[in-house]
Amino acid sequence: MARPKDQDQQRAHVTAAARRAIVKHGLAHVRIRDIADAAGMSPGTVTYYYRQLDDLFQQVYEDAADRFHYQRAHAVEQHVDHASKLAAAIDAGLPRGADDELCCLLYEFSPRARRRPDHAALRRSLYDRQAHLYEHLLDAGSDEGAFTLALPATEAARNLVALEDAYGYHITARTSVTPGQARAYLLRYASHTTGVDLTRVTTAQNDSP
Amino acid sequence: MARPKDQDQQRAHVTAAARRAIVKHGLAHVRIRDIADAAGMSPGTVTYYYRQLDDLFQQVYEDAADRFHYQRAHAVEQHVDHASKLAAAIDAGLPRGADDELCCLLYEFSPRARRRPDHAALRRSLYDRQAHLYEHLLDAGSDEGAFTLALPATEAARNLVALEDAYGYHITARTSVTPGQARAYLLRYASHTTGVDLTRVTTAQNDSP
Amino acid sequence: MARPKDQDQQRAHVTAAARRAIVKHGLAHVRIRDIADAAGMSPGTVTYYYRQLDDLFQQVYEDAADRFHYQRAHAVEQHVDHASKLAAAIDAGLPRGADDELCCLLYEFSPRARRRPDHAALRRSLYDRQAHLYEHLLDAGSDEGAFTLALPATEAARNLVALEDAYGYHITARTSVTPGQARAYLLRYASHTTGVDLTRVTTAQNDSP
Amino acid sequence: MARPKDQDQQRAHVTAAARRAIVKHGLAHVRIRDIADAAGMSPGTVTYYYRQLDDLFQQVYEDAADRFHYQRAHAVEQHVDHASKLAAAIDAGLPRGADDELCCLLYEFSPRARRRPDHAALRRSLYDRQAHLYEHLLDAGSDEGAFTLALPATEAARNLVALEDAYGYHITARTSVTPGQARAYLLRYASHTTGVDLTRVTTAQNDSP
DNA sequence: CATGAATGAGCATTCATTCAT
DNA sequence: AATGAATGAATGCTCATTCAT
Repeated sequence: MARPKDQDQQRAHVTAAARRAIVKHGLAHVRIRDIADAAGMSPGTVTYYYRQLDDLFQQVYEDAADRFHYQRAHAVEQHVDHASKLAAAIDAGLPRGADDELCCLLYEFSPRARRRPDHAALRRSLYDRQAHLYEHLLDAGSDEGAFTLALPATEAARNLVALEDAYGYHITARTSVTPGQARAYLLRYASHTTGVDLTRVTTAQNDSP
Repeated sequence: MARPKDQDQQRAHVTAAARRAIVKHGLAHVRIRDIADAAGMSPGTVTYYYRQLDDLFQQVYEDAADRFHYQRAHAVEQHVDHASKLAAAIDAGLPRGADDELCCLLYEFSPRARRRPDHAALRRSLYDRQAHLYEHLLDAGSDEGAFTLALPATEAARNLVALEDAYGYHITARTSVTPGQARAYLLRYASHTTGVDLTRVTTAQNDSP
Repeated sequence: MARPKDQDQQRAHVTAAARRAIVKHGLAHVRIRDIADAAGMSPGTVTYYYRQLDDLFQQVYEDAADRFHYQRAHAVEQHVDHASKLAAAIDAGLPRGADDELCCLLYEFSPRARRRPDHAALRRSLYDRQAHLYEHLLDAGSDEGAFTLALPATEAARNLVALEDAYGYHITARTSVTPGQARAYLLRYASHTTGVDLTRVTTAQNDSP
Repeated sequence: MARPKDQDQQRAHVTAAARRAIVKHGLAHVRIRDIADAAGMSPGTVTYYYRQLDDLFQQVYEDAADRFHYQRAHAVEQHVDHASKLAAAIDAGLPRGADDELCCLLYEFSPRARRRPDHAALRRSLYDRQAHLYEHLLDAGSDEGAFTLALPATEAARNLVALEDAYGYHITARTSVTPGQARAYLLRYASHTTGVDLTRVTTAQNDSP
């Protein structure tokens, strides 16, 4: 039990537990005890790895933002044609369902940005990365003649991110919008933007027929 | 002896103070003391009017959602032609700036919906009211030949709400998007939707020539 | 029980309890719970009156230093002739026994001065007041011909304070010196200083025959 | 396998580190981590050598008291004439300055004696050794006609120790008394005691002309 | 021999809530 | 109606101590 494991591994174990605990209890109410329970540790061990609870939260957010972005970039890379890439980006940007851990997590942190400039910087970084991803896809498709852009790539990209942020929230909050609707709305907007009917593009993980 | 009018007035005074206190300290960290300070009362008096702190928060959210919606409906009514109405709706839907009290307040409550079904219902109600407002404007404009809709009114309306929710968040969080950009993106999307160039519509509070 | 008493009175009640608790458990080990127990309060009430435990300690020390000084000045005033005043000063400066609350208290705080400049200032103030008390007694006796000083009043006064500080410590620490010995040593030193045999002066609280 | 010499050396290394750490942080606040840092060890290693923290403190105090006494006895031995010995004893009894490690250390422990009989015994032992040192010096000087004692050697010796304890405290606490003043007061008192003007005796470390 | 990972008891502090006035 | 004194539960954090390696 007390076998000295790799410090980094243990810290990663704690952040993973914190992720689950925050999604379960909410960032505003999660206690060290909840994280310890999720990690199968004693509360003392959690503070042993993260002296200040807030440092842990910060780490969790950074990790989540990175994971969200790279997971999405990875999903895009699985495809070769421009339309499929774009559709894959949309699919990877929306929560899989109301319990999508990463998305729920990001929404839990959303009120922090207004009061904490350092958090606002992280949030902006995530937004910019998402927007650039779309922008590159649009530009690439346009350059190669696959897309005919109805509006500047930057603006379209930002709108796509905004739409998925907003619809993603409603999916995790279980309010009005279903994942299917959200996906349809986004694909339709992307279709308008690119001049290509993306609603017919396969939703599968890859392009294989 | 008990004058219900005073009671109501005092309760309204408390919710107004709570609004300010939540925006200032954040919903996750605001204390009864903060609300009492904002109201110029003692903490005991706050609990005297709202036995359970959570009842107060619920009330604050309901009020805020109502105010947001009616303020917007009112802004729309100041105009007569369809394009101006639509532009006014967009203007009234975006935060005036990073410190827009009502908008900040609504974003503070956003993580609650996922965990509290009663709150999710309120959030859904707000979303639906906003969407219907846009939908009615689009339908009315379409019916009277002012607009030529590029997509179904319901879908366009939902997209407009989504865009303003997302861009509104970035404005209050002081991340990437400025109020001017957000407004431009929304007007451009609305223009595409309606076939009318809304970017030239006056931004003034009313239509008076 | 919840009768709202005078705030100042309650704070004084807390400091009195803290005094007892510190003497009983030691400044280094006393807990809020100990103070609350001594005061017949809940721990929450102690922190209600003193937000920071350290503020309470500071207050306790200031009070103790003041009490020590004024109690002594008062004892001196009960006498009229110079020799009796001096003897009374000595008597009031030494602990009554190993459990003398005020003296024990002052010794508990002694290590603080080295690390806390603000505490050092208080300690210096106490020392100076004690030295001045002796100095005035010596000067007054000398001026009126009652004493023939063997050394400058300032130096003699400081030595008297030093002797009583050191012997007082040994009395409270129950080490080598008894109250009787300490008193005898101090009176003998004062006799040498003044040229008057103070060992024969009554030890009674006042001069009444 | 177990080399007791290394053990002893390491334990001495720990006590030396503890000495520094206690002076730096105060006995009431020093943590094992502080001692480990001062020793260049891990906290676990400190407890490896001293299973109970309190045993370490006890050891530190005993060492400090012994060092203080022997250092002083050694200083006295460097001199041959009685007056110089006495002056050397006084010099070695006062802190060199506000940061004199050994003296600071002894004052840090002073509140412990009242609550711990075992510590009181150590404190008494130190006091007695100091007093006997002075007493022997006075008696020897008196026996050989160098001193003419104004009061019994025992009493004078105790007063000298008391004065240096008290003034030493004020020096380390940086309150009212400077090292120079303290030295002058003690030498003047010793002069009165012995009938010899010690203020003219060299302050040098030894008698060499 | 030495380490540092892991623990859990201990504690100050915060704060919603109660209630006598 | 309104207050603020008093409480005690909740909780983050500290830190001595244990122990596997």
